[in-house]
Amino acid sequence: MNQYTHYSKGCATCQDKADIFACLCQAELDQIDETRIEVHFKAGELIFKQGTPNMHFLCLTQGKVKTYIEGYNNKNLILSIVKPIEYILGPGIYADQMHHFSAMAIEDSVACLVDMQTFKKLIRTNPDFAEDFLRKVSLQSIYNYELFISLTQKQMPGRIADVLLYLKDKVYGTNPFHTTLSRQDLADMSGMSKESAIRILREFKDENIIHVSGNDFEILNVDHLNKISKTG
Amino acid sequence: MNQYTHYSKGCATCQDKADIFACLCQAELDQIDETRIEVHFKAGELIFKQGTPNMHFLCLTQGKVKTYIEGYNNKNLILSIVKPIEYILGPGIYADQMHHFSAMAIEDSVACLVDMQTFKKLIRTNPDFAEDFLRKVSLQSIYNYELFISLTQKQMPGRIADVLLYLKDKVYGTNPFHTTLSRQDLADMSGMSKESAIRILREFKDENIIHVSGNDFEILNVDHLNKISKTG
DNA sequence: CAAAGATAATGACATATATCAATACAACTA
DNA sequence: TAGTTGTATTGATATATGTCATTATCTTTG
Repeated sequence: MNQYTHYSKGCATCQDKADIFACLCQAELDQIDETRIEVHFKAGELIFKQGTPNMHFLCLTQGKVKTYIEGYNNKNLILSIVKPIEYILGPGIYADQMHHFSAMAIEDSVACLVDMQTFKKLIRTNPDFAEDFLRKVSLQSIYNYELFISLTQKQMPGRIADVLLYLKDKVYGTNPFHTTLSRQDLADMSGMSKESAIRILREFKDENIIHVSGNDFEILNVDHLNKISKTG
Repeated sequence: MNQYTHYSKGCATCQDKADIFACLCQAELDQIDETRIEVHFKAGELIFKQGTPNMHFLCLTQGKVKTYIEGYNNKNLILSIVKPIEYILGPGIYADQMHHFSAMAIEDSVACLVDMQTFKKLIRTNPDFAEDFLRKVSLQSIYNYELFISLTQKQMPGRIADVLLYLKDKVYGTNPFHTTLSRQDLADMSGMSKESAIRILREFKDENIIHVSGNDFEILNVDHLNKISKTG
């Protein structure tokens, strides 16, 4: 046990484990436990970086994490905001063993790292686990298609509307919500410059669709925002 | 055997089966064979439509197929051009049993349809098959990330360059290549209007980067096109 | 508390891209 | 062959969006 490791409890009794592990028996959970490392990240810390070897399955138990592709000209595209209890597993695991996006804590966070070999072994030996995993991968893929359409076929107001609704529904789950995402992050989620993102937010504010004060957001007119999302 | 069905041969001896089936034994291939249907599509025919139930694994043995998301305002986004011998399997199979994109033959095509239950059963019973499938899904996912960056962070010349290189390297595999894709299709692959796509093609032509005559394309300066792809 | 540094907001301007309208061209069809 | 239809091309114009410069606001730190 080193400074980075914190064996709070075993996987079998853990209340914070990802739902994908529900189908695992005691012995299987023990296997995971053996190679498991619990790590604490401070807000702003890089968890893993695009282009580096991908050796672990990561399960987030506390905090929030942004995953993003590092593109050209120092521009990032945020793919998702991960919250507890969800996991992060890139496609590299079954391809080139590399990370194809980066992950950064946007709040103080705690994550369990599980050795990739253990994970892969369970996929091979437990069909329920494999199927659950495929289900997760598929849902992620479906979400990506929605993201494609939002980013490529909607104009800026529609894209910002999508981001606000995503934060409300999928990330924070409350209507007045506080976020630690910067304006630049909001821009990186909607594929535009931060100036443009700010401008659209101001327009929504002027039209009383949202209320914004610093990083506190409240969606005042959800129907209108939904409409803007639909009409692009 | 009806008019749509053409039992040319069994899966076990088939030379045109997707590489993912390589790990299956005779008995497993026979299972697939039992529910297998071979269908011929004419160019322009819809193979399946977004929003309809997804009941089959589809393996393309002849021809070419475009898969595309139907977005807003009758705008489509082409995700990929599928050639033999590759398969098409949407994420709906492990989620909501629905198609999340449409598929249309762009050449006269032949496909084998395999019942989804049979497919899922093999995923559960043969770990090699499951792992191979996960590998394929992962590669697809990695490609999608590249597409994200191309579509959201590159300007029109960069996006058209990506499309031309994709057609040359991944679809036709030859340098002077003939395509059955319309200008509208090229636009739908690069997320722009067809007028814009045509204009960029003309610019490339004027700069002697490519030669275009109707639907015959030749990339004269691959390096330059790669550079345009990189610099956005 | 003041200074410094980061982030946010705003305005003026440049430019990338879409839209619209007109024409050209090719491929069918009567 | 003429006519008809769909696709491709081009030009003029409108608009969405990015860039740059400036100021404002907040946060950290000495």
